Amino acid sequence: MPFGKPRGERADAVRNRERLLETARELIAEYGVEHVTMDGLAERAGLGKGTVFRRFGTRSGIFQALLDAAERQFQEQVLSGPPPLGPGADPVARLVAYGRARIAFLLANHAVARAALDRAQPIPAGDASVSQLHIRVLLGQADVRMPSLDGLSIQLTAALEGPLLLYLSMSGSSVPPTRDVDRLLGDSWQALVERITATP
Amino acid sequence: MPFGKPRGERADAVRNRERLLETARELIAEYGVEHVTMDGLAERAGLGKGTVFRRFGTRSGIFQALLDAAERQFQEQVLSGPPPLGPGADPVARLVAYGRARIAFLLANHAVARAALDRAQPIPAGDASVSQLHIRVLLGQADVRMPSLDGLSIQLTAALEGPLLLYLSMSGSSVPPTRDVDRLLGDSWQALVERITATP
DNA sequence: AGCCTAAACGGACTTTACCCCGTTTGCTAT
DNA sequence: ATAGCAAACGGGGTAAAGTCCGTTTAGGCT
Repeated sequence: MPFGKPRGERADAVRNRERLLETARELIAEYGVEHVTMDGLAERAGLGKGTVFRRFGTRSGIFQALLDAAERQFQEQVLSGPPPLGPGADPVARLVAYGRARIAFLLANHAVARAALDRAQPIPAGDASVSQLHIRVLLGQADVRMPSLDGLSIQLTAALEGPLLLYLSMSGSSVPPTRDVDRLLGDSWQALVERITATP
Repeated sequence: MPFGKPRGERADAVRNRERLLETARELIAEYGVEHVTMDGLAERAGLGKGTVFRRFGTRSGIFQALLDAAERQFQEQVLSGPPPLGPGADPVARLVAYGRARIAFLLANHAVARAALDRAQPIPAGDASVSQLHIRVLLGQADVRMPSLDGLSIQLTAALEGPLLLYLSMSGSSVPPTRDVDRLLGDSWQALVERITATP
């Protein structure tokens, strides 16, 4: 049996990763996402620039890592939190709850999510596919009759994650309170889901 | 009456804009979007770097301009082309046709669209809002009964424009022929629209 | 304990987007 | 024509992302 252990990450590497992530969070809180620089991060963390790049590959890699951590926490709630977000409730109710929770999550993290985009890579992927899978499963449980559940789940996912981008794209100068957007998008999502899952 | 004419763009400026746009198209065709550099563009066009930035502000500005031109052409078809894409057909049929055409357009231009994103700005906006407005109008004509037509049109727009990103995010290495994606997304869109506009 | 190697580290170097400002040029009113 | 000026041009300068490679170190092995 070859490769019993591909020799995991070294202790100092792990330590430095944590340190960098934490420092990044500080810098974001202090100066805002777009003013976080690799040099600045390295210096504040007391490490070399080469180290930062070794750990995260690219600038957006840092934000991907950050987002990933937040994402994991979010999924935790979905997989084993209390209903209706967690398991145990009616599938349609869970879909609605999921959408609302997801919107709140995206609103809270949009700056980081945006910075996680990378011009050189296809697209970070990461979270959206998880979202899509969850939606797909719930749709199946809800017994929706449609030619292609896959296609529908792709579009619902987009309908869920996309509006935020559209919303931000148009706001420009005026920045209405997050609370309102949260509610508007949540209500729309609920209406959409209920209309689609309605049995004629 | 002040500002009779804010003194329009100078002739040489117009000429150079065209030239830069055309050169950009060449470079994209030759080396791919992500290898187009501002220096390279300026040199090939026989102009100074400063000029390029004066015209487009930022690197992504170039791609926004490029996309804008393509977009205008597309909207032309929608506003005064033959039905069902153009005016004259049943609203639901037009919605379906619009979605299919839009998907094809996005697939054809996704590389440029992606490059048009700008880390420093909210989001290019530009086209999506037009798309949304059109959808909004058609929904109104189709007499859909929903609490918020605005919310619905935002989400439908996202459902239309978003899947492409999701699709691209997951493909990674394998790149299935565009034709198939085109059809899959088109069919899904049609199913979604018909389900939503169906009168129970 | 001491050795050995793969992994991690650091920082100088390169590339590229973007800024600045002195110079040039198309327009318009005389 | 031509003078005046706002606008356009050019290219050197700066900052930040990303690369390279020589140096250091953790941690398994003898």
